[in-house]
Amino acid sequence: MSSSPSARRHQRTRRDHSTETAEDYVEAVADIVDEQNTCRVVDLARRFAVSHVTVTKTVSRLKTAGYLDTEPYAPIRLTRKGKRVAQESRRRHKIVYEFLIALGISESVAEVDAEGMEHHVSAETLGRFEEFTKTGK
Amino acid sequence: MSSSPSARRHQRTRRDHSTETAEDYVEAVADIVDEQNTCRVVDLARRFAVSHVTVTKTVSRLKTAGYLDTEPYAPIRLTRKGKRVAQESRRRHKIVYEFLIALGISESVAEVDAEGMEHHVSAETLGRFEEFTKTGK
DNA sequence: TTAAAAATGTAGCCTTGGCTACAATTTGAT
DNA sequence: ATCAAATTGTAGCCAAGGCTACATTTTTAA
Repeated sequence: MSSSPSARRHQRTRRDHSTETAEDYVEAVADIVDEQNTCRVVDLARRFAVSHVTVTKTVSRLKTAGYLDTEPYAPIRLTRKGKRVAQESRRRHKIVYEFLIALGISESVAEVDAEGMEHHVSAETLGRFEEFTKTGK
Repeated sequence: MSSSPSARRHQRTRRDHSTETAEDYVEAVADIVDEQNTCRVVDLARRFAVSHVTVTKTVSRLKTAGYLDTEPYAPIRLTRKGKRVAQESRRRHKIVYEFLIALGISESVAEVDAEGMEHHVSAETLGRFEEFTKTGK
């Protein structure tokens, strides 16, 4: 089943979307643990501005998928896999953010745009972003 | 109900997602009409590599939302609103694509990345991308 | 220590965006 | 003109990611 280039592009975009939530969550858990030592459902609900129910459901899915560990009424911890993904995710986020800053984008806008862009930037582009940030060209 | 900066970021990301489909569809319809004069359900199904059923459902939603016009077994047309959004969407796509090319990214990768990024780039960043493409710095 | 507040869990609902299977319509070729 | 192929529609299923309402458990303060 060969598909057209445009079809393949869209397949990639859909694949990206399916991993976005996992990446956003493990990144947030890592951040929150750094900030305040433990991460709870409420913390994620605040961070993402969604209800605690949405967080609970997502967390349980990500637990099944092997990114997180939880027991009832206990804090959320990252598994090895979760830590690995969080690290990689933060790395990408940082590269995109710093690239935008190097380009001259304001900090607040760079934060928002990096959030949206980080899941859609290929390795090639990411490498180029890094180089630009370092060398200014 | 004030929310934290990070919550606001994520709210924006969710808002982006909800308009992505509309933008992708109207852009595709515009492209296909340009290429072959009429756009049908099958054409979109091929383009997005999804079943015709998925397309039919989405088209009907976008009709309700005022982007498209359709009658049973007839081609899909853009409304005024649809044309406006398509034009704006293509403009953003082009700016992002050409920026990536100007950065030195390969054409095939630039195509994929532009597809993913175009919905997540603010006006400020878009303007900066344009400038960079034009002036090379 | 015990009652209120905070956090978490559960049930059940909605929309979006996927799908298969099957029915109906339109188009094209003989 | 008719039959096959292509296209479109419809029914019904699924998962993800939202929600409210209510139940349960933990934490905190009086």
